[in-house]
Amino acid sequence: MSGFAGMQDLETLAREQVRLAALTPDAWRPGAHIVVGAAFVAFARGEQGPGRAGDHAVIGAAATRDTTPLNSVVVDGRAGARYKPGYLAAREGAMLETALRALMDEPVELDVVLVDATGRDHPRRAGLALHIGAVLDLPTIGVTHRPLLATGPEPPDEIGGFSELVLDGEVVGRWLRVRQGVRPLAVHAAWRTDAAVASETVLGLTTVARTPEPLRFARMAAREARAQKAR
DNA sequence: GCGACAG
DNA sequence: ATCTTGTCGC
Repeated sequence: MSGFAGMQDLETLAREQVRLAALTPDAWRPGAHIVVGAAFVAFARGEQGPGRAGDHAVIGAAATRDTTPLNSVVVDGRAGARYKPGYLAAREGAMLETALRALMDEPVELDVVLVDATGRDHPRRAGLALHIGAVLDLPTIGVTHRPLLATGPEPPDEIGGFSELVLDGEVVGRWLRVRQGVRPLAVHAAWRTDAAVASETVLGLTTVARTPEPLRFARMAAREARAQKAR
């Protein structure tokens, strides 16, 4: 049974988010080398806006040892709901869980998982990145183009330059510059991670692109499979 | 009441 | 999320 069973209902999800936000799991500390998992949901091309429940998607999940690719899987999925800010888990939660569990069936033990979503930067302090970590019982880090509710100043324009993303007085993430002259990433504290650990980990996983390698591989796998499917 | 608002 | 051409740079 899915950890996101029933979460397509917004009221049910909101209650679960409040419950998760109050939990205090042990902090995760990355070792010298880490095995990283990541997943990306690619919806069918052509559709724009919030979409609707049942939308078809291809989900790619990839694992890396530090920055080196280990393996990847692809699964098909259906959106649990239309997109609504604060309720991304209703739309993508179950799909991400399915893909990441498929990845975990492989003989690799994940240390941490990256997802395109916020964590504590959320109306109920439990965005999808935090939620998926609780469900999978794995530390998680969120990576997005912009914050959901948190705000912070422009980070210094140098590799590693960062500023704090603050929500209601709480540091929930960081604006992180992974490449000079390129707009920063919003990195989110999520399940068992704080802003500093999340930020430093993401910086260490970024090499040739703005997007950290595990997420880049997951996205590539998803889009490639989507293209195949369209033939 | 109106707009903002992860993907 | 997805839609989009050319263009600057290595």
